[in-house]
Amino acid sequence: MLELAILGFLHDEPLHGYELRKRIAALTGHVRPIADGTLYPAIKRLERAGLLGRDLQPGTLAAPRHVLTLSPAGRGELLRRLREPEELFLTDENRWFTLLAFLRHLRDPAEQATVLRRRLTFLTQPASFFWDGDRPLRAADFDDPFRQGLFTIATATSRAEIRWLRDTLALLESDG
Amino acid sequence: MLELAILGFLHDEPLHGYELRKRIAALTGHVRPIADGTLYPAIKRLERAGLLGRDLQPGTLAAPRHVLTLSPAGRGELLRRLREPEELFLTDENRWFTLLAFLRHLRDPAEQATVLRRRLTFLTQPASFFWDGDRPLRAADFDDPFRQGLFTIATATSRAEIRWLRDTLALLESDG
DNA sequence: CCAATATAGCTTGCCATCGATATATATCGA
DNA sequence: TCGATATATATCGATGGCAAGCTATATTGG
Repeated sequence: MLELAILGFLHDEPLHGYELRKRIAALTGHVRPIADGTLYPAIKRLERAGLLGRDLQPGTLAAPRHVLTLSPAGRGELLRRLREPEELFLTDENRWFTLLAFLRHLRDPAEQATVLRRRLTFLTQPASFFWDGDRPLRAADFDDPFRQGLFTIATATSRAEIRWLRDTLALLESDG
Repeated sequence: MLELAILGFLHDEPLHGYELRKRIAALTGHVRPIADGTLYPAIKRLERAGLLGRDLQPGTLAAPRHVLTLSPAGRGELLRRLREPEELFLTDENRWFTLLAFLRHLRDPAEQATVLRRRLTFLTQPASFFWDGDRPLRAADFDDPFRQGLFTIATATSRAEIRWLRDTLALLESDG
């Protein structure tokens, strides 16, 4: 998730670590903050893998900046991760939202549509929590108000997203 | 998250690991599967901390079962975690949903309401991603359809949950 | 009778993340 | 001038999660 965000932000423009830190905080930090001790090792990891380049810049404001650039291999890796996301990126909301934030980088509408279709398949497939064997559960089937809420919220959420997915898929198909 | 789920399920009744594994899978496995290599060490951890007891039962179907029981200390710890959840449990959906699934164990409506109010505060507080400095963003402010979607879905989701939170808070307050 | 599957539990090695801590520089207000 | 804050990067130890593999037994279907 973090690596995807790093690659995704750097696809737009080179950034130094501190700026990257702020952008990531603005994107997902509200929900799940990223510690410094997570970000910098992640940058090193991507750098060692040849996905990032680094240029030293004398500090304009404070300590010297390390400007990070996405290498061609990095761009390829980003597109690969967007095109063929692992299952977790389709089921876990945090990861899925991160992916969605950068899906525009995948220029081909057909490829974008393929990813959205996989998410749609996941969302329209029944969640085990909401089934009692073969019988679909309703909010009234839960005796406590909190599980009722869980159900109500999950249903509303998934309905809103399914609607958006269908609309957007129609749009992408009419484009391509 | 996993530890909360273990303690939460065992509050209802003693269970052996395999059954626990299935219940957790039914609750959150759809979105985020739990590996065996994660569950069993977590059980040991809680056991070592004195939160769980263990009784050997000759296998009724296969290998002998280790029936796990919530100790008084374990019950205390569960209630503490429900009553005073860490920030991450209020912001991260996965964790929040897990917490919600067991919030009924906190018997006092006033305490339950306090937790819901903290979530409401988080949800009604503006997310940095959706603000440009002081200006709130609208879906039309995003140029690509995927970030538009992100915004649309997040808004719909949060609206549905806020409505439920307000309704349920009213209910809890009228009860207590 | 044999293979597959379900039940049942556990370990090991690897890797990612977190919290704490360290180091420096520039700016701004008291 | 001193402390606070913002900018900027990095390391380290502990923890926790994951994939893979291991060991059993009982049932079911071919």
